[in-house]
Amino acid sequence: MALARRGWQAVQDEVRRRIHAREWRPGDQIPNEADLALEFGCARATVNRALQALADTGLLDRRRKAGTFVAQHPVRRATLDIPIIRHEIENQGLTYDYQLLRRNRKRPTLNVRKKMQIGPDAAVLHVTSRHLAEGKPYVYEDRWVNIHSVPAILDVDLAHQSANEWLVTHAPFTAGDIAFSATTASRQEAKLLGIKAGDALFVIDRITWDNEMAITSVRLTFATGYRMHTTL
Amino acid sequence: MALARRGWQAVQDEVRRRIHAREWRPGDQIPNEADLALEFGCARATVNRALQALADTGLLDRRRKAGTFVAQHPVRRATLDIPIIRHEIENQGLTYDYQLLRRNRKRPTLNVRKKMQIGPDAAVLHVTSRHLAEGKPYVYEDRWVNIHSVPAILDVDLAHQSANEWLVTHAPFTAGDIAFSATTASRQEAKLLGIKAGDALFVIDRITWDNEMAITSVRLTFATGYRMHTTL
DNA sequence: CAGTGGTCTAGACCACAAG
DNA sequence: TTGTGGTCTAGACCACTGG
Repeated sequence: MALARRGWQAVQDEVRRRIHAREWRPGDQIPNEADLALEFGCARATVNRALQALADTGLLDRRRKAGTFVAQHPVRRATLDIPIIRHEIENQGLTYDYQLLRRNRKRPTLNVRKKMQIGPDAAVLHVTSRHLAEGKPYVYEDRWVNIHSVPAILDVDLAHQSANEWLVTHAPFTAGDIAFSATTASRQEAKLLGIKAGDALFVIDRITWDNEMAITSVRLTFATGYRMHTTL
Repeated sequence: MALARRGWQAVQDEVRRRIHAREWRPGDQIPNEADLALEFGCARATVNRALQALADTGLLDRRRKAGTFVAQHPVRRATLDIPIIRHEIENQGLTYDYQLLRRNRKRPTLNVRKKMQIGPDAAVLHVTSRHLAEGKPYVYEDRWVNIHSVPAILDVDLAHQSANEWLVTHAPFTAGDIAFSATTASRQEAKLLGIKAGDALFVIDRITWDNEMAITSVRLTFATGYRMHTTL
């Protein structure tokens, strides 16, 4: 049997093959690392690397003392790259434009306070903008920035640099929540995105955190037809 | 300095801290593994493990010979678990029901042939069904199965077991494409999902492959209000 | 060419949890 | 208690690629 790859990836391929061929079925316990290392003629660390990679993708389930099992319901775990919108547009070979619509220091709404877990008197910046591809509205952005966590945002010229791009390089986050949903365009949204009211919109809500402090909460509303794609 | 965690995770934490504190800025090259190992008083393999984990999340950019750099635009890379619908519903404490609507061997449409890369005479099974939560329509499923890649599907009682659950345990895939989008409900979809025509729908299109052969292509249409959530 | 990350090894000890 | 995975080590060689 000629192995396509070398090292731990060869072990990974062989384990995958056995699962795929149903030699090891969902729920089955597979041999322990030491035995596999012996069988494959490599160090246990090499087997460990391979099995850990497979566990990361959800194909295996590993528990100390209990052993390693083929996952009962191989969870489809996808890694999703959330691109910078400018890059996403430019990578399609389209021209990118950015328009700042509004920039206001204001009191957070109740909803925003709840999501960002801040008080009614917290200093926040509300920024709305549009990103355009080939001159056509691509996404509408509605963002709240916690000034307390990134005071320098006040000195940024948001007319010429999107808040996202500045934040990404100046306010690294430690955690984030992201949600995807669908909605229909209100009259206002339709106008902003150059579509008809009632058209379907793809929405991304994202909040990023610096430890326990919210940095920013943003809603991205994509024009009709947007598809987010990835592989498994 | 007391480290919160031990081993490679402590190294990871410290590197993250330096990036976060802007001691190392986006685009900067950081010391090589050997130097960091010396500084942290651990083996190079330990540093390697930590930096590799950070590179996996997109925070670092590593190139042989060139070195390790803080990513210019820390790509937000999210891992997304695509659950079995039954589990997703039951995990919310709701009762789950499944209804097979139609099950036909038929010729694939042009669109399906293109997506699955099969010929006009390929044997395919077309299955439509509904998943219900607490008796209410939750998602409408429109699926095509390539009989050539999983002939045993013909013997499965799809009235009592969803095609997805059977496939997941009997037809492991080697690759998959998945896309998310938004649309508005047609009259038919509205009827099937118990909502009004024109309401917003969240759509997942998924194709899974066994090497170069398509196993199944499915469109999941979620009732209004569905949110897909994850963390960064 | 040579510096860097990528990986392997053999052995060791640790942490966890099942029995 | 004890088997299992989780991790660390020190050293070695390899693979890639920038200079």
